Amino acid sequence: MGRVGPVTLVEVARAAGVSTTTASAALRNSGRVSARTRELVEQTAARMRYSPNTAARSLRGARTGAIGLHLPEILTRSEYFMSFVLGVVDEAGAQDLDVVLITGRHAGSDGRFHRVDGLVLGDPLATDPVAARIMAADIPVVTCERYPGPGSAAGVVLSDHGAMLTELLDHLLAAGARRPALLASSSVSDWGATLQRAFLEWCRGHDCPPILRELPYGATSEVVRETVGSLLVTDPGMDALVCAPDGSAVAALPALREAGRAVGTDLLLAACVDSTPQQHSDPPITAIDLRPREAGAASARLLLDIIAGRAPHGTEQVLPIGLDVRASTRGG
Amino acid sequence: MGRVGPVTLVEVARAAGVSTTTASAALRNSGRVSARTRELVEQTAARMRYSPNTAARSLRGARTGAIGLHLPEILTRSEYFMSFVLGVVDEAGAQDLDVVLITGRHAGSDGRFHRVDGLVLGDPLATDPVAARIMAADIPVVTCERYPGPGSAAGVVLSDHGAMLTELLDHLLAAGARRPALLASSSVSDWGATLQRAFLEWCRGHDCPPILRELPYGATSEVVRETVGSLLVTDPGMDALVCAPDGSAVAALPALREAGRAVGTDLLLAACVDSTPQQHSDPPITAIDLRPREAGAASARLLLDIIAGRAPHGTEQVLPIGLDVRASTRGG
DNA sequence: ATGAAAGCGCTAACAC
DNA sequence: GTGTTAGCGCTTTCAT
Repeated sequence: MGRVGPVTLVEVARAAGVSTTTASAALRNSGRVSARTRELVEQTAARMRYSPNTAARSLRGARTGAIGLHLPEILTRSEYFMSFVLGVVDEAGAQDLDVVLITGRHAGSDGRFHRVDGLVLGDPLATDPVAARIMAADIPVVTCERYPGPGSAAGVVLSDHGAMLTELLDHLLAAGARRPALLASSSVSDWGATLQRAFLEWCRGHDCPPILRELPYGATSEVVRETVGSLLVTDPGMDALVCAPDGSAVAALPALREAGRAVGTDLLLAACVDSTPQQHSDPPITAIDLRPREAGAASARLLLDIIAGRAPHGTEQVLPIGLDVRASTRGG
Repeated sequence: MGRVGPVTLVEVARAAGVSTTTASAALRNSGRVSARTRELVEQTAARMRYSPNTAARSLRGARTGAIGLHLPEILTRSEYFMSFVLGVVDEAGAQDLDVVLITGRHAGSDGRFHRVDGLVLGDPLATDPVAARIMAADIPVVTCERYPGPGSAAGVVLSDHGAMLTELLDHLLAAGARRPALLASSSVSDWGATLQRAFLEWCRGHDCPPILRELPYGATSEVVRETVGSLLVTDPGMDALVCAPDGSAVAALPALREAGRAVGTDLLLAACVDSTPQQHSDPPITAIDLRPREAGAASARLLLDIIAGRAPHGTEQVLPIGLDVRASTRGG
């Protein structure tokens, strides 16, 4: 006797004394029903605690009501990506869409993604097989930063990291640094590669020999410290250090101290990704603010615009980023 | 002429010269079809790049193929939660399920969650309205740590934080600390409340006046520093500081230094949540390792077991946690 | 402005 | 061992 399972549209319609068609239209504001009817149906639905079955809805339409989100797993320790995720969820939620996390398993062996209407790729790596499958799939994709592999996304959200690094290097120069070094991030991401290019370019334009060390993704703090240590030995003239990998600036700090360098005066230190710990390290570290939450929201918004046909394929959107100058680059 | 949309089961069946039922069974290993037929269908499906429509599947069955995951937004900056998420995704992916991130918007105003078969709640706060709606919903829920509000979850994954804090305090005592203080986390989470209780209990047992300051969730580093500063003024005899909120130990460090305390000798410092920056701060900070990735995986596994009927409702699972002793509690 | 009916792709009864 | 048929709950023509 007792009902089993959730209330269906048919039941609501019956209770309201209208057809399912009318009930459906009323609940979706289809402008088809009279105000009176709509109100009646809405109240009936509310009273019966009706909520639409999304599976049925997406079976009928061609929409799943969800977008996928893939992040390079190796990077997921970072605060940057957590904020990015929140941005995506914010924006998707505002349009009543779910966000499904995509890992290696989800890319069906056939390379199809039935469960989502589109995909967001956060900072895709050239070496990530999941990213490659996603890019090859026949589904709208928005990447945050360009995908460095073959193929192109339906949309791209990016920032001018080259210009920002140049600005940072100019700032260091103004603070007295003549021999900046770059602790670079791997060039398998577009971001990492762009920073390396911009650095080399700047050095060429300022007649200083480029001091650059590339760290692989996921390098531990130990590796960072060792690398910084060796940098101090091979290039003792270095008077500024720009750290690209998230967390590497904080990790570099003790190594610089041990070598007897006074950070902020004797040696300037800056980071290419901001994070809470480096705002409160001693001294606080100057950093580029990538605005990850905004980037996540913008990526989701662009994807949804493309899916809905409000934005054309191939759209590229540039997001402003900022530079937070702190004590670590005050200068002597 | 050209096909539109993805290949359907009907098409595969037709191409293979069998009925849709047989095709369906063959692709799901239902043990109904002959090995020969199954192979035929599988190859046909693969050739046609068929992949099942999950919307249709969940409409027919009563499964959505996804679980929801809700985290207290205020905490999402922390590395702990990022790891927790990865644990959940790992485990769900292993069982071919999607993970949908649940925010305020998703809890349909009616309190139903059609899009998921169950929900994981990471460290639910008594004050979180979304958590409350989830707990009230008619759907299996597993919480990581107990839900401090009314109602009870179908399953709980937890650790013995009280015992671990006691162990930590004993360690501090052995290292010479006689007057430990607790920078407590808000008691709106079960974890935060448990730590406060255990601390007070320990103090009572060791005849020392409890020095305790509670920080609200999401307290900024500035607030942490101010609180530590005031603690040093009001309780100058304090010789050890245990910091509960994620990130607060690192933030406390400069405040302690400014006050002229030598961390690791003069004053011992420890954290209740581990994170990368504090492993490499100067000095490295002793911390409780909550094993968040394991906790996430265990939560998802328990949820799936409950949904599948492999585990009874009301199951509680205790997860071991660890203590990583570092230089900050070496002692004088 | 409203209703009847078809059908999205799949799986579970029920035949044979 | 395999095929036929009836829906899952919804949206969408097409009538009225």
